[in-house]
Amino acid sequence: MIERLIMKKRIIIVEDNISIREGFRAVLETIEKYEVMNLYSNVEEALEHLDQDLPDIVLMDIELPGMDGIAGTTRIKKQYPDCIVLIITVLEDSEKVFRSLCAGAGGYIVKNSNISEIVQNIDEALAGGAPMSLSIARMVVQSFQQQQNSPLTERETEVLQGIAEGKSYSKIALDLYVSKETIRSHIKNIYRKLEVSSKADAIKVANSNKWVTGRAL
Amino acid sequence: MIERLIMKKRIIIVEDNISIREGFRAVLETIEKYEVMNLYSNVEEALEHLDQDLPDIVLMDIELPGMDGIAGTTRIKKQYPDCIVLIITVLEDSEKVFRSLCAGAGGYIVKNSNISEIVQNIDEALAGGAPMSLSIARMVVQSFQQQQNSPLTERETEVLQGIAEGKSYSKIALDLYVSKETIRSHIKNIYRKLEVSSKADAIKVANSNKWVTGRAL
DNA sequence: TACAAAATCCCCCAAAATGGGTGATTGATT
DNA sequence: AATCAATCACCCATTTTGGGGGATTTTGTA
Repeated sequence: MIERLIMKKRIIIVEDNISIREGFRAVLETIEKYEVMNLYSNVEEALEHLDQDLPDIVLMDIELPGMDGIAGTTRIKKQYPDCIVLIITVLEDSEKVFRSLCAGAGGYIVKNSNISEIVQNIDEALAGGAPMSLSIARMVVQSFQQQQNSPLTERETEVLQGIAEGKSYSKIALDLYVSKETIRSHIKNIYRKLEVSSKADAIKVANSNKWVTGRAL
Repeated sequence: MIERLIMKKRIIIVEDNISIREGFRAVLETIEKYEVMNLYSNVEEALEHLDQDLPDIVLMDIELPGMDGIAGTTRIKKQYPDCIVLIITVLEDSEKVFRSLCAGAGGYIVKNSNISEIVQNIDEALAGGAPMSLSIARMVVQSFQQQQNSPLTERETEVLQGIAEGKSYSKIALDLYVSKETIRSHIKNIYRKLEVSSKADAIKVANSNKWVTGRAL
């Protein structure tokens, strides 16, 4: 029989809890297509050995002593954009989920998964998918809704949206078919309502309250 | 035995395909806790009868003659923010999914679902969930990643990010601990690389290519 | 119908920001 | 040696911005 020449997928694990860390290692070592390169208890150590480990997959805990998993994900993706970082997690904190996805996390693995789930998740990630529980996906999706309660009128929101897109008063006026002075008038009201006195501050307030769509579509 | 006083959930369906429309109706009418108020083949008609129908749930097709389901969702959510709009869909177009979620869609129902799936999805939505297939959830999540291939350097990206947040050159300079002239210099390079000559255009280009994080975090 | 809120427009003014030039220096990386 | 990235400087004209004062019309609702 011919030996199959498969390239094993290189994996490292960054997790401070020794039982979870060793648990994952034990599981992954039973799978022949995976090779666990190294285990680390913090991000700093893992970063130092990145160029030796050259991982295809990083299993990363989110809460770690020192640099946390989100910052770690950012660093790793900066050095090796093709490396897939999967976050190991127990409970989901909406804000952390959101930020880790922005940092470039490729998916989520639940800490108490069984072997087949873990393998399935990793394979899915390697195939270009974004493994995660439905509850996490929902969390992300819901971050798109739930704006509401804006003190601004519809028109004012339109104007502020223009500001958030970097347009000048004149440009906004053109786009909304009104005079530049009208825009100025709206801006004054917006500043008064939001208690700010500059574009940047207005954007910050409106953005954090989701009164404008962050992403330009 | 005492009659249970349950408030039936009021549902309307907006779908131009008559067999799908009637199919959904047939399914939903077998469930006692639902009441199908009306069926419409376009958004315009549905909007006209909103204040009579007062739906708790709207099942909305995304491709419709006249106003499409996304614009329809926006209108309905504007009038009745608590009304839950579920998109009925066959195949998923990443852009449409994204836009309908931004419009306030509460979830997705696959057109060829069976009864129990449909009921489950609607109940989930009513319970505050965001029902959708894993593939759609992934699509949304992936919209957070896949930036890459930016012609801008790291520093230039930082500067552009500042611009996208509405900061002035001076403010960006302060935040990055460099001179205002340095920022100006970076801006000039950014404009040259992106072939633009204004803040608004630079933001637009960078945003559509996801070279900056749209949402301020 | 009468009132309030929203949307529209106008003028003045001074300070700040912007965009386009044309440079220069330093430190990496190749 | 050559290139690129990042840093800083000075000139200039134009535009933008923010704050002040108003005014008018439309709209929704009490």
